[in-house]
Amino acid sequence: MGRGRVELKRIENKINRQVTFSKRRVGLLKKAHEISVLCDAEVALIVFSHKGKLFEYSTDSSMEKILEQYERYSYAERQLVAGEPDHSQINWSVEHNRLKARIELLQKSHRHYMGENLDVLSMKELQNLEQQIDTALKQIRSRRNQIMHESITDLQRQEKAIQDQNSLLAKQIKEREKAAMTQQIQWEQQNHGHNPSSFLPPQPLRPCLNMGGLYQEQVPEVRRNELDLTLEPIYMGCFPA
Amino acid sequence: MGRGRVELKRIENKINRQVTFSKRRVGLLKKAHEISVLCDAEVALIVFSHKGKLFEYSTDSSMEKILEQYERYSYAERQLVAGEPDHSQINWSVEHNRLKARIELLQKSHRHYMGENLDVLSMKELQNLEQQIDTALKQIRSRRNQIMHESITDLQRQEKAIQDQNSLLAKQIKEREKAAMTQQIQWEQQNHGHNPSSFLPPQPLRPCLNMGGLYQEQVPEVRRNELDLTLEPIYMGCFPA
DNA sequence: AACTATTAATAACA
DNA sequence: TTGTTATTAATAGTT
Repeated sequence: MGRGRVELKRIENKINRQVTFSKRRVGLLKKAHEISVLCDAEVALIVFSHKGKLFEYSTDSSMEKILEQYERYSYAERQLVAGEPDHSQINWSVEHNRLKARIELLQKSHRHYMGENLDVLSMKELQNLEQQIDTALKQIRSRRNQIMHESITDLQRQEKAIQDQNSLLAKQIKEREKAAMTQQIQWEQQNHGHNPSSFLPPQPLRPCLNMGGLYQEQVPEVRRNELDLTLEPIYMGCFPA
Repeated sequence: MGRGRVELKRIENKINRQVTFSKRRVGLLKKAHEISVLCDAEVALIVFSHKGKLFEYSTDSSMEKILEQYERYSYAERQLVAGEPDHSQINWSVEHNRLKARIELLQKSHRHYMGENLDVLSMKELQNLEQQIDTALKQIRSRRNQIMHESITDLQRQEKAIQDQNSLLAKQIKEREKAAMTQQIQWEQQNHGHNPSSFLPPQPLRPCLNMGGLYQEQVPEVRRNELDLTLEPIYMGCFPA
């Protein structure tokens, strides 16, 4: 709008650029204000001129609040400038104040997330917070369920492995028993007349299942899972793996 | 621009407001981009819709950088006021690192409260978090209810006041009517024989209630409450005060 | 800073 | 929501 269209590129003429900046800046702030009032929206607008001068507009709820709300939303990590080479050149005092202010902001926000200090919030802010927290809660519960399922699946896997192990051991023991029996019979046939009842088979022949013996090193150490359930050989019929 | 001018006040029609918001939002972002390119300025624009949805624009140097620049700018001002004692004696480097670590911690925690980055939490930590947030949510809802009740009580009080005012006005009008009537009769008795039907009582005798007239200064300005309900003279029978 | 000739934005309508 | 159109608002170039 204006005499002749304008292409969207940096205005090279310095004077022109400055004038256009002034005019459009006013227009922009005005429009920001208008949408804020007409549509009941919260607007924060920050403009730095080419030379670094600041111009700003914010809906009455104040810049601080809106920025805080913004931080709540897009929490893209604001890495605090990796690498501080020129320690001597930093204005420590300014930097320090900035960090302290930031911490204050975070703490304030945090308190709200803890349900504290709610008196300072408006109705709308409360509603936003509530919705935000509600969403978070859902995500947390979903994550917890996920972990539980994983743990249970894990337990079932372990149980299966142990049962297999048990069967294997039982089978091996039975075989040995049989072998021992055969040997015993051969023994008795060779030494007939001696008291057969005094005989006891050698060590590993008791028919009960023994997990702590020969094959222990094949059963991997039972990993403590997140649920911290002590591992009991109970079949958990729910939750399909 | 558009068919008919528009006055700068909240658009009450919800649909209309929504449509206008969409359109003007696009326009605003576009203009922000234009001034940014044409005039080589840094722009950060944050818009929250009425319902809390976020829209943003920022010059390519990124929102975070501009916000940081803004904070630096505005905290530089704050710094001129708050005098820090013994600047020279503080080990800035250590202090700085301490603050940075603290911020990182807060941010991490904050992310968890937003339901993000939950993978790093153990089961027990998750449960703690869940309980914490659940409590917070209850408090927030309680606070919200409180505000709503207060708002409603407020409205009822206002309504009562207005009704009282109305009764008073009605009474006063009736009295004047009576007085005027009496006077009229006296008139007629004095001027008997003249046409009585041509007489009309003076100004304030219309029997309808008039709130905007004589006693307006006694009706206090209707305070906009947090609920932003436009005050309608409807009796709200629920919620005992 | 003002002043227009133009273009751009947009309110109402579909 | 998206598109169209009649109007108003913004503004580029000029004074």
